[in-house]
Amino acid sequence: MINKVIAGDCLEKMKLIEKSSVSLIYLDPPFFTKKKHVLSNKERTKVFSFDDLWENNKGYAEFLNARIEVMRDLLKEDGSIFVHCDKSAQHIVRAILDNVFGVENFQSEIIWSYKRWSNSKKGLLPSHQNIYFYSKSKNFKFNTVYTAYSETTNVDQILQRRTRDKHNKSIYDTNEVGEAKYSGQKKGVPLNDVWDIPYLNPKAKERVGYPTQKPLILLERIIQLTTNENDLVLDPFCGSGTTCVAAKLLNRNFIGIDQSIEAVQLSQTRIANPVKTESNLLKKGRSSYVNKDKEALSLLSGLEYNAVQRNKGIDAILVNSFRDSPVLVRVQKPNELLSEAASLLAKAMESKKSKKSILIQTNHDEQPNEVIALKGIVVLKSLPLQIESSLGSEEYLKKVS
Amino acid sequence: MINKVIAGDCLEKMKLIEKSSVSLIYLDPPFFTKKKHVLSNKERTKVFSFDDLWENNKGYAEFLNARIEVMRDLLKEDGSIFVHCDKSAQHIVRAILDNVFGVENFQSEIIWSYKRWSNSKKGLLPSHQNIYFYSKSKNFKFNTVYTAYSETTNVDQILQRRTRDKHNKSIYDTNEVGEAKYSGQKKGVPLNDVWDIPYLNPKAKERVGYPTQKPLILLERIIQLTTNENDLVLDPFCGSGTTCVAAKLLNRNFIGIDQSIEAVQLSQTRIANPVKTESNLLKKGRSSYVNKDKEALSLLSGLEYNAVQRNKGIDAILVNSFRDSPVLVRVQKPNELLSEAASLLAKAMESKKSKKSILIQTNHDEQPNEVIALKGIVVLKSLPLQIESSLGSEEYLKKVS
DNA sequence: CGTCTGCTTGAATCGCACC
DNA sequence: GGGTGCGATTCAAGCAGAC
Repeated sequence: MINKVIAGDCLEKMKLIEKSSVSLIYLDPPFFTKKKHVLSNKERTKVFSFDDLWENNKGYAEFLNARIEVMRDLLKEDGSIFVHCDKSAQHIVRAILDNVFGVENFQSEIIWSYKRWSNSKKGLLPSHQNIYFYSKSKNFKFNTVYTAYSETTNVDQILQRRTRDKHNKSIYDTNEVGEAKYSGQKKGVPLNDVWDIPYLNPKAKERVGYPTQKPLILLERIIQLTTNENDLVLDPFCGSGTTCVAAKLLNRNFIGIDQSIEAVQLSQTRIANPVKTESNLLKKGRSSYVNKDKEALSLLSGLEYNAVQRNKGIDAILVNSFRDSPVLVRVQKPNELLSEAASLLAKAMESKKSKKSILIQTNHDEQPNEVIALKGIVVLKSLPLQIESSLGSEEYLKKVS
Repeated sequence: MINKVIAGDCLEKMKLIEKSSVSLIYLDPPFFTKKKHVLSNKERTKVFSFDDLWENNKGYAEFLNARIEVMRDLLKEDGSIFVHCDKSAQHIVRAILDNVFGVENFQSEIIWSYKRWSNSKKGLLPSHQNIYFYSKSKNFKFNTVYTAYSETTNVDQILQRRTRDKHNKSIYDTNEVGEAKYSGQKKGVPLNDVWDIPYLNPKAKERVGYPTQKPLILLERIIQLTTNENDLVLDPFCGSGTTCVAAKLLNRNFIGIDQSIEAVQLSQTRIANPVKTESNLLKKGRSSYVNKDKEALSLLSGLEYNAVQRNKGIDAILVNSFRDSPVLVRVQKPNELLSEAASLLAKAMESKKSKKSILIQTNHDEQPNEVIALKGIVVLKSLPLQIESSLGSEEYLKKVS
């Protein structure tokens, strides 16, 4: 029975599994979403009753409830269940899980959050999915995971305000509690319930073309949290078999079940030859892509622009265009000559067919020359530079710079 | 009735509000969660029925349903409702909202995500809350907000127009010569439904009936998304009045209702003097109140200055002085005439004995006059203004502004 | 008024070209 | 000829327009 993918209805097939033998069940059940959900009472004035909800979703709730009850029996006392949930069925799934496992065994609502392509939807762009985590008992197995200090570390430092003390010395502001902010190297923070995991990318090799395919790393995390090696993992709606692949890679035993023969075959192929995407984004982190310092971009404050990260010549592109060509912006970097900055920008202008671009000068060692202007580059002094010169350099410039 | 905070049960007090007059309702209802949730059927073998759920939560569901039905009537046709939801009551709230507003008017589940200090709890660290967003009709008011592109996005995607070739493959569009076609204005990525808003103030205990204080920026974002100026915002469980404060700061009308007299009084105090009370808030967590000033001050990026929070005339004082007198800085505010800004600054200069000050012009409707210069005020145009004029207003200024 | 098809879109990878 | 910068490609959500 172990380490297999079985075709059939899980209600039947689960009978073949020994009770109290499974450590973790993960499921992403099918959701038969009726697009047309017509309420009998158009006025909606009637007193609310759960019976309506029941009637409207009776078939589905019974379908799921019957199966989840069996799953509960299969779980060990220290076992856990993770239910991946469509947003249209959240309340039904929650109600069933509360019923079968008990409210007291609700552990977490996990938010899988990701960035994705946009569309023209009116309203907010959907970019998360919900996973409910229940345990069979209070004594569930749980391996606390510490997350690496993420981008937030940076953000917090940026958020931290600098101020001056009474001796006019620059110090970091502390809050009323006087908390020292991330001074040393911490081991990390305990994993929280919002997981930022990239969506399975269109170009990912991991992709097998199955509609609801989940990233391996999502399943790996779930498996690592609640099982040890050689424990048994069950996925009763296994689809393309991601759960089984993850279990195999982590030396757990697994059982997968799916109605569709094609899904079972696909799963078997994947298990035989697992492919895991070595995602650059995951390996290096989001911040590794950021090559523009916040300071440079903050000089553009008040402008409507799109920041550009993956380009040497440009820091931003203005939202408004000039004669149907893009207006590029570059901020002169510290220790960079104005002429160097201009030549990088000029190169970018050529390849991007830009007719007019802005170079923001942050250092007054050099004067812009005519060559720069001929290329269509407008040099503007940053406000601090302008302030310095307007105040007259002799008195004002006490600072070294 | 407008711009007031009223004490009492919202079911009663909402009767005083004109029907179809409210543009936005935000509520964080109290959740009377029974910790001891005893199921009649200990074995949990019985066939699942929604009636159990109903019976167990009957009182609460009726309480909330009755009030939400009234709220629906108060909303304009293009109005929206945002319900802040405790994780223990999600399914009840969703069911009620589906019932009253209809599944087809479900717009988003907003995840408010924040970082929290770790605790020793076994399991995942809870670090999000859920907000349900329903509209009254399909034609709800929505002001799309655009955010920055992902760090991994490359320039060409922002700049170039794309098309499909004969094999339906997505390619970059080129002209006859093979040059890339410029795609025109790109605004950025529409705001998504996972909002990372810091919440440094550790949530005290669990909910005990008194609503926890929300960050202003959370409410500001909700209000900006779904209302325009002078629209009416209602918070039927307003607690400490954050919704009302946010509405006031954004020039929206508001009505707040709360059972507790103390809450109403606290709200009134905060509304009467948002600046003062909000600056107390700052110690706990820098709320969005800083927003407005922060925006102005970021124009000074690269300068060493001290921000000035509570002064009508000045936004900052430069660290370096001019002839042993302080250099004051003021940024022209939106809807403020340059002459107004100058006279406020001049007044501040007098009291601070400043010989030289900087006025940053952000609006080009008015030209600085000699009187201003005589007072020792140097007027500098903000970078956006300088860019506009350098690009030549006739072509660049397609935007209205 | 449904149903179908096509278009636009952003993220994140792959792989080419350029030093 | 090895590293890398950045241009090219892929995919699916969701609307618009066709029929």
